[in-house]
Amino acid sequence: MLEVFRDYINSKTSITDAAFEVIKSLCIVKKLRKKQYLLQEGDTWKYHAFICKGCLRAYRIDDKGVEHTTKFAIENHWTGDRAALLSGEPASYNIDAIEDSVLLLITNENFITICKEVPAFNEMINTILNKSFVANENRIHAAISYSAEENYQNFLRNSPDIANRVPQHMIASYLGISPETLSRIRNQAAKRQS
Amino acid sequence: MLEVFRDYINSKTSITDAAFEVIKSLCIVKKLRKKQYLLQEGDTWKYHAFICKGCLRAYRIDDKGVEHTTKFAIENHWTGDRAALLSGEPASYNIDAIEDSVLLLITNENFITICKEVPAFNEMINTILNKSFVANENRIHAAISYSAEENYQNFLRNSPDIANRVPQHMIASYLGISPETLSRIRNQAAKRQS
DNA sequence: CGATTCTTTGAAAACAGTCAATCTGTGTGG
DNA sequence: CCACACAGATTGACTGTTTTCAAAGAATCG
Repeated sequence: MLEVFRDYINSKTSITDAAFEVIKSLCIVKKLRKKQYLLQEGDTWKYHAFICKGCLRAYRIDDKGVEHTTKFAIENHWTGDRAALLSGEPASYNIDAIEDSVLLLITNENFITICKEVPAFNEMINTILNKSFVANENRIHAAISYSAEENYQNFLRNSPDIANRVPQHMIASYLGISPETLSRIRNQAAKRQS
Repeated sequence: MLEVFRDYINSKTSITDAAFEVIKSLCIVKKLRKKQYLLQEGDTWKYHAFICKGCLRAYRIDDKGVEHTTKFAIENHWTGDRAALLSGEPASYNIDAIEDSVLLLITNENFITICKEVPAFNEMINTILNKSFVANENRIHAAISYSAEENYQNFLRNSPDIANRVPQHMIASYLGISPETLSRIRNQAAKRQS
């Protein structure tokens, strides 16, 4: 599975074989079966996790026991609990596998080492962080500005790769609406279509 | 106003006087009167903006002409349109002053220069970026998980310094609800109190 | 003071949530 | 391989919340 990571890096920047060997030596391969946890609320979390294969979701559970999905992640994306990683505090997110998945884990320490030793990697990570930052700003804007239906349509348009492999009630949770409401939105949209 | 920036930096890290002189020489002081724009949708945006004094808001305008506030910023915070800065594309945000304000602008080029020449500054900025990232994740979580009232109470609790100096209809816009709804929420909360 | 902007209030309509029942598809164990 | 169990999706009836529009009251600023 390491070649997926290599391809990913190559698509963003260029590093030497030697540099990749260093990176490779610090990667932990982690396989997850569907429904297995990568991280549970309360655990400590020390990794950067790159997804070679599969699909995961991150969510939090409120007082009433309801799950709120904050993030989906598929091949060639990163996941984890950044707040917990930076602060050292127990995680507030749960992350589990929606499909059988293969990840690469890199401890934060090793990650920092790589960034120091491989400037191109560091740059790449910086660019990713900035882009994710902007993506989050857009998501905030969407959440406060658009109707449930608009948000759903935008999600379908912008993330068809995710929308197609994730159960509907998780999409509802990601959009901040109830599964019933999402079902009705779809129903009405289909009616209008015909 | 540069001493505000110096104090800010000192509170986060430590840099030499010489380093600060370099930084200082690259800062543009910008004063804004209340209601004046720092940035309008469609403009190009090339700066990192640090607020020495005052209060600004960033917002976008939808098809119906409604403003959606995505961010407030006061003394010792940064503002700008990161997406436009990184991509070079025209800005999609408007940023204007809610109070008479004084900012320091640093062009992205100069900013990068500073980061290279003053490692402590670079580290500081990195930490800020990471913390803002986490703050944005929390805001996303709040938006999809909590009721309008809960979000309002949390906003009051977490940002009293902002809540006290910003008109109510902008808070409503920041929370993604109508001004009337916010007024009613406040009203009901007050009733419960007595 | 007058003008503008901001907030509040009311009533109706649109929207979303809840609860419970039914329907559908999938997969697993017998 | 079938039947059954289970998770997920849909539907209906009802309740509660939020928006919209319009109008009236405060507050603020020049």
